[in-house]
Parts: sequence; C-alpha cells; structure tokens
Amino acid sequence: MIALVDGDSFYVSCERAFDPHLEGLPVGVLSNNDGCVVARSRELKALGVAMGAPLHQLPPAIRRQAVLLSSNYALYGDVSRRMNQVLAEFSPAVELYSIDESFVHFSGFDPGALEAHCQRLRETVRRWTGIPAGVGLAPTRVLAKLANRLTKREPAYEGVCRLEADSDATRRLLERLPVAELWGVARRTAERLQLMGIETAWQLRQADPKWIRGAFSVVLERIVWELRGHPSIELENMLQPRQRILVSRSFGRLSDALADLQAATRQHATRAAEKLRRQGSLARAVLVFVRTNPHRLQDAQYANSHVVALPEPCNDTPTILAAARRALAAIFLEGHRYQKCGVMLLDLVDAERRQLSLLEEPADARRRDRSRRLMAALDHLNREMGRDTVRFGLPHQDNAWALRCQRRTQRYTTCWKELVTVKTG
DNA sequence: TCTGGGGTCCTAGGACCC
DNA sequence: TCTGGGGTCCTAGGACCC
Repeated sequence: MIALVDGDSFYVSCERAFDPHLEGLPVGVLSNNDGCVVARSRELKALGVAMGAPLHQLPPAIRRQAVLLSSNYALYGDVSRRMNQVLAEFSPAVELYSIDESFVHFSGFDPGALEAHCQRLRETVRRWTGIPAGVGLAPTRVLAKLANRLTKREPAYEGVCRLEADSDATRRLLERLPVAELWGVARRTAERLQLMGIETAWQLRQADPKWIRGAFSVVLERIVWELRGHPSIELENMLQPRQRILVSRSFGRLSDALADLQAATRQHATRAAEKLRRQGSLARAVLVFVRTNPHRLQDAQYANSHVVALPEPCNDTPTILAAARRALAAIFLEGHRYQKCGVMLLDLVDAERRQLSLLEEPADARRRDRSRRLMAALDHLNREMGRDTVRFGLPHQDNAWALRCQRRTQRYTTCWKELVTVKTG
C-alpha cells in the first residue's frame, strides 16, 4: 500500500505551530512579493477566499478580518525536513514529493494494523512538529491522493482514510467525482474529455486505456490504470539532482532601467550558482529571460529569453555572471517597463563525472582548481556567517526589484537572532 | 499601486543522415 | 510524367504539479 501524507494547510500550520494565537483565526500565507494567497486556513476558505487570489482583489472586510502573512520559506522548509524525519521512523521507504507531501510505502501489514500504524504516525507528526497531517492509503498514487483528500472533507476519518481499488465505496466516490479533480487532470484535459462524454472519474476508469493513449497521451493512460488499482506512475526521485535550476522574481515595482535588470540578473545568477554547487552539478548553458507585466494591458508587452553556452561545464560564479550579463544584453530593449526577470542554468551534469578535454593545458587545470577552492571558501563563509556575507559586486539599496514582504514572521528555527521573539500560549 | 516561483514529463515537428 | 523511407536527435511549447 501507498500512503500520501500531507500537512493540512501546510504553511498556515507552520505559522500556527510557532504562534498559537493564530489558532481558530482566518489565516492566509502570501506568495513572494505579497502577491497572491497561496495557503489558507479552514476559516479563511470559509470566508470564500480562493487559492491564488490576488491580495489586492480581496474585499476590504476580509483584509481587515484575516491575518495575512508573507511567506517564510526558511521556516516551512525546516518544518518539512522534520516532518520527513518522523515519517522515516514509520517506514524505510519515504519519497519526498513536495514541501508538504510525501509518499510512504508499506508492505506486510494486516489491514487493521496498517490503519492503526498510520494513526500513530499522524499523532507523532503532530506531537513532534506541531503539524496536523492527513494520511490517504491506497494501492496506487492516484487513489492515495483521493483518499488523502477525503480525510480533509470528512472529519469522521480522523485523518486516516483507506481506499481499495474495487470496493463499492470507491465506485460510489468515483461516480460522483468530476475528472478535473483527479491528480494529473487539469482544465485543458478535462475540457477535451468532456467533449468525448467523459465527465466523471468512474467514466474515465471504464474507458479503454489504449484509446485514451491514442486520443490523449500516455500520461492519461497511466491515470486510467491507476484508477483501476494498477500502479503505473513512478516519481522522479526528489533527492536526485535537479535537471535545471531556475531563480526568478517579480520586481517590487516596475522598472525600465537596464541597471535594475543587470542588478537583479546578477543576484539571481549568484543564487542559481549557489544552488548548482549545493547539488554538486555543473551547468553547460545559462538562460536569462525578461518580461513586462502581462496584466497591464495599457503597457506595451515584451518577453524574451536568450541562452549563452558556457565554454565548458562549470559552477564558477564569475563565469556564470558574465554569461548572464551577455544574455541580458542580447534581449534588453529600451522603453519597456519590466516586471520580472530570471536566470536558468541548463544542461546540468554531475561535477564528479566531468568530461575532461584532450586538449587541456596544465594552466586550465590550475585555473579550475583555483576557482573550485574560491567557490568552496565563498560558500562556506556565506553558510556560516549569513547569506551575502561575501559576494561579487556592490550591494544595492532600495532596488526597484527588491521584494516586498512586509508581513513575514520570524525565522524561528533557522535564525538565532529571530528566535528570541517566540510567543507562548 | 498591487496578480508567485520552481519544477517535471511528453509530444510534435524540423533538421539531418543514410 | 516522374522526386523515398526510416531513423535519430534536438527544441519549443503544452500541460500539469505543488
């Protein structure tokens, strides 16, 4: 059996774990730049606030009533790590799926014993991390996602729901469930399915898998098999190195100045190079993109990107900065009000398995070794003394592109300076 | 005024080769 | 008049996820 374990309204639960005053209040956590609501407590959902609702579109009454917090990813990432440590106590096979969800594999349990085991798991997560969790048990991932959702909707399950592939209960559930609510079926696919007369999850399950593959894709065919109880979806292992690394941000306010884009691009490229080294990879190319604000119909729109190949795979910040600067120069146009830019590192390879050049000169090896030691020292200092203790170029004040995040809570678990203000009961 | 960020996989179609 | 077919590789874009 596969269990999908997730934290209820995860970001909100993290905030509540460290500030019990938030319990029972309508609480929301905002995206970067305090743009949209990305996590909602039960009470906030009850007020009719939709997932992804732009902050500035919320009615004033709700903004007065609700507690709306900037996102605090340092805190959420740390709580997530602790939650997965607890899961590892209950099964040797835990797959991290996202910051708030993991798949946990169980074998060799009697049905009754497994549900009791999952109840203990849930209580332990609550006690050790403060996070209320839901556990959906089923033979496949798609069904486990559904079972997990039932735990949120039906308090009677007490947080643990088990779904068999062929029970009457499963059939009744699928017959009532619109296809769009399945994991892996979103609006586009749901619309096409509807045109072919498939509206419920049960109708999809009954469809011919080969026909589904031809008319749609192998992805949807796998979902059909999963609904029937045959495991067909494998996950990319979250612990594997990423295949690409992206760092991007919207600006705090629009800007038409090349200097602003250069500074932001430099910042993003620096972060991306740090991530690259942390996962032990080298990049072979750097992509930079820029765009104006697509929501501002009154502004001329422009979006473009450019890739610069690196002379050899590398993780050296100055080399990546230089490539990013050239890429930006290739796409920057005067007279546009830019809203966002980003840096992507592409074509990543394992640093340990770097292809050595036959034409390599001793000087190249020395230069590379010097860069490796410099980057290691830089990462070490920034890790120990705080981000950007040592950096390339000058720091900037009052950037157009700096994030707005005026409502962030303390980084209770990862920052000593912010620990002292923890509130109690 | 104010609308997130970071990923993955799959497919179609073009370029190229024999 | 008559202009193949099959394979691979690469890329851009679509769709989806949290």
